[in-house]
Amino acid sequence: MAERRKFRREGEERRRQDLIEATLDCVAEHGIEGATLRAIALRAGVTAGLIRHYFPGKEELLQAAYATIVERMTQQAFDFLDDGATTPRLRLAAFVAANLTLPIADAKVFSLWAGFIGRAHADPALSAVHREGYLGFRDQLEYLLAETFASANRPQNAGALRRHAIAVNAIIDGLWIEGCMAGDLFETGELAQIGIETVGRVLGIELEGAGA
Amino acid sequence: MAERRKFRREGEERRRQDLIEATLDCVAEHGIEGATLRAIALRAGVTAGLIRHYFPGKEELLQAAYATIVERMTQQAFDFLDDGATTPRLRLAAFVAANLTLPIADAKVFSLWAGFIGRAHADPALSAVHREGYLGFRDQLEYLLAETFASANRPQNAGALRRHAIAVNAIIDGLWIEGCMAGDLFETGELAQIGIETVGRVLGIELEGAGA
DNA sequence: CGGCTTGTTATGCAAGCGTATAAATACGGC
DNA sequence: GCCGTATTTATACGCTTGCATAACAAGCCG
Repeated sequence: MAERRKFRREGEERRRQDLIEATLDCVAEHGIEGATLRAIALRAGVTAGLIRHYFPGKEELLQAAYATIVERMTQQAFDFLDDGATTPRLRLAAFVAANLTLPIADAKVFSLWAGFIGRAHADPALSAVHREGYLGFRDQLEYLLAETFASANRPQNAGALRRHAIAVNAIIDGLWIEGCMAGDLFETGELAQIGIETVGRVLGIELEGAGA
Repeated sequence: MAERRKFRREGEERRRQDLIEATLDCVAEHGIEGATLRAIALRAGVTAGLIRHYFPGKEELLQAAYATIVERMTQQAFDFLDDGATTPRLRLAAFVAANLTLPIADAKVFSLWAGFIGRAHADPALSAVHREGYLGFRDQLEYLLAETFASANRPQNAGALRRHAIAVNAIIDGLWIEGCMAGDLFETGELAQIGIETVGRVLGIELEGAGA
């Protein structure tokens, strides 16, 4: 009667990552309130008590999960920039487009973002994670813009560059949200095209053509 | 001993509104998970059981609260447009600025928005409320843009107008989020100025000067 | 191959949740 | 002034949650 469940011992890092991944799945599917310790454990294939062996409490697990998704989003947005050494304006155009198409502009990713953002106001630790991600994103974007302006022989001073980064970041974020929340209202690739066109106009640099 | 609490009977509409307002306060302060029936009732100055007398369940109360805040935000954004019969481009500039300053660009309002957005994915009713608000906002914005283009002798066809509305909506939303989440990173009025400047460039219409 | 460590399961607990229901009281109509 | 009604309070129930702890076994070390 009541046979005890068989199990395997996993490496510490592996288990932690599995638990984080299970947490992200739960948040994405049923919102942050669907991410109970029992649901997370079930999805990770362990029992709930084990979580306390790897994280001091639920809060720390959520923070780790949020940090993971923030880093992943920033990573996905930028890592392809190293692909081809094309011109800065093509790289910028590709960057904008990448942020407005899969896998970044995805309902599941947005669900994660929204779930955590809602909690960030009540949890300073989550808020700090968000700010770090935001500033990191904007810094890298600023560098990308500096390259583009330089290639167009229109170097900008620090203040102008910062304001441009703020504006372009807003365009990307805003379109990203529109696409995630109401993707069915737009044709495939429409938001990416609008994004490239809009950013181009804001910078005064044509991004759409092949452009050297 | 154990005196029963005194109370006053309020009109139905008044009580419903009080409960909704208390719900919004709770969500704004401690996130949507802080909006328990007991906390809401405490803030509204009643006992928890009463809520069930005015709403079938907690879900319906949350939906009513979300509908209220969505309508309020849209209202605040547009009602001042009737103030002075100035030129369309001044009206547009004022509209952009209004969305990026108090009381719309406010941490509490954002906290509400974020709290509900996080739940919208799991609750189709909330999702519908959001979409209605979004489309309403965009429609009114589109009308504002049409006026502005007309006054500049550059009428746009329906498709171009729609794309412009999508882009401008994204700029406003994106800057709004930046301001709400990291307001301390910007000077007073800086985001409004960036917004006006950016929208002007996207439309190809100068919005900053007095401009007829 | 037997013991030790510790990753893992199993069980329990107190608190808080949304909901249901009965008792009480405020207040308008007579 | 009193009665009837329905708003409001009070209490309880069943469930779920995060957390604590004890029992157990997997796998390494000798």
